[in-house]
Amino acid sequence: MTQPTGFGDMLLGLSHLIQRRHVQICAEHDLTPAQSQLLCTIKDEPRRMVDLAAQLGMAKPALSQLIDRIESRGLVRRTTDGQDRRVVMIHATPEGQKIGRALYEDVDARLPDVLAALSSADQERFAQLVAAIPHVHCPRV
Amino acid sequence: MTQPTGFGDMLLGLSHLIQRRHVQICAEHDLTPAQSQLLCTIKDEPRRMVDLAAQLGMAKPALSQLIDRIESRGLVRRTTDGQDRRVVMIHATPEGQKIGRALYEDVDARLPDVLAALSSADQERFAQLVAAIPHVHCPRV
DNA sequence: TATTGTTATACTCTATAACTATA
DNA sequence: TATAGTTATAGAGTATAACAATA
Repeated sequence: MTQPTGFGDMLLGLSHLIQRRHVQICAEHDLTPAQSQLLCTIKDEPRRMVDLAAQLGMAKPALSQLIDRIESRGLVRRTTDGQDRRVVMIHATPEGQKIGRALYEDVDARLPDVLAALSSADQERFAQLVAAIPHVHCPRV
Repeated sequence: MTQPTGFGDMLLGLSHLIQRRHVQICAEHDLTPAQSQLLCTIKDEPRRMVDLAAQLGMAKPALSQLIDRIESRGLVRRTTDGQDRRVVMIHATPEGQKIGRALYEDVDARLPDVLAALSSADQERFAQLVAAIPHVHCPRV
């Protein structure tokens, strides 16, 4: 028991802060968080469905439908350019690419607002601690 | 720019780690995160719909339906014991109370698992930094 | 008229099972 | 037979608008 009582709660609270801020920023770009993560993931290079599903941590049918919705808005395109004709590649359209890149930068710049109350030094300490947690980078955008 | 590039991403990654762990723990108690938060909030004392909605950060209709679902499982009860007959109080049933308390303790004990890779000293530092962020406590469970 | 809560409706997200097409 | 992806179906969560009851 190194943590004070209520630490689990505090972590949940922190997570909600981050999520709410993310929803806000995504909404300004007219996207949901799920759509935003998809778009950010493929903004620079296309991916296969299977790989995307693994990276985003969702089942294939869920991804298929997420792509249906965002494809119908013209931000994403399905192609089958591989030699394996079972494979579907997901590309960002030019507009999707533009939105994805702008959103990515915006999130990176403004999500840390949730830490605004901490001093610069504390924010830096926080960043270093978070960076030391495994899997904070990989599984999503 | 005190943070390294990608810090927004890292915060998102951290949030997802926490969320996934929360989903796991809640699932072991046969609840979704939303149901779990509702139950934890009213586990010790009843609340009015309006106050619950504000505390959980959701609109009244959404809360109404969340309560419909969890009430149909017998974990929650609506009463109108106030002098203001418009007000509906949400209570945990004895079973709901039992589950809510067990879940709360479980979350508090096991959610910090996501930080397992950090040293004890670093976990403590992390906890202190998080505790210094305003609104980490209040808005939810 | 303002407040409390519900109903109606619709959309996103996600899961599982069954399916098609290709390898 | 195994893999990639889709379709079908269902349920949770949430939002807005319209409504009913009470103050």
